[in-house]
Amino acid sequence: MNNEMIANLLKCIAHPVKLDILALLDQKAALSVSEIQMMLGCDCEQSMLSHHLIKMKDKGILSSNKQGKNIYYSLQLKEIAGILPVLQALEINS
Amino acid sequence: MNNEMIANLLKCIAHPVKLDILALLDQKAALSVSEIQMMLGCDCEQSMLSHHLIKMKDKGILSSNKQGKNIYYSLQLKEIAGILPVLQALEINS
DNA sequence: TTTTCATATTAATATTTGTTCATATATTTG
DNA sequence: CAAATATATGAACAAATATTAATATGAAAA
Repeated sequence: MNNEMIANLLKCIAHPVKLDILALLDQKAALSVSEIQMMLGCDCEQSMLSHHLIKMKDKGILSSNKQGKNIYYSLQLKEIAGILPVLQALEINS
Repeated sequence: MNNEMIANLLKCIAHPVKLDILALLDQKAALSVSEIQMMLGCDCEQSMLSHHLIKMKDKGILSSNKQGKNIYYSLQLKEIAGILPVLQALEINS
């Protein structure tokens, strides 16, 4: 991955709800949209959530799998979760 | 750092030139604007580069130090460079 | 003390992104 | 089949961001 590709990935996940979703899917293997919505504490509309998920799927970060009424999303690009602990540990002192 | 702060940081660095700058400053302790510009291979205008640097400084990612005509920038939030190798190692297979 | 050099600032504009809302589709249930 | 459920889609708009160009500042050199 060159810096242009990395920049596109980072743009895609640089959103608080999307980061929440990544953290959830890093723990759980697969979750349906409504499960994710409940876990997010309902601070995200259905349609908004769907947009977020689809964008991340388009970039290859997530994958999805339909099962009856539900669609289960998983973390496809698993290694990307590796940046989360690094970022969480940062301290800004300015 | 919570996900909202992380999202802001990521938004700030999610740009190919800014990622280049971070990689340079992760190697070199301090570089002047014109040194950075040369190292970038001149694919970045002076004013554009200045904008990039100042935005990253505003977020606490970089710091600057004036010396005569030059301004030397350094990586202030050093730990953020930790995400670069993780990202570079990613492979998209979609 | 004018000119040059390094960098910042500002304003204008184009582009992208985030969000909302309304509606569509597909699946299951009664 | 009609209703309910789960999710996607698309349009519209506001807001944020990127980019460019022109000009300003401040330090050093001539």
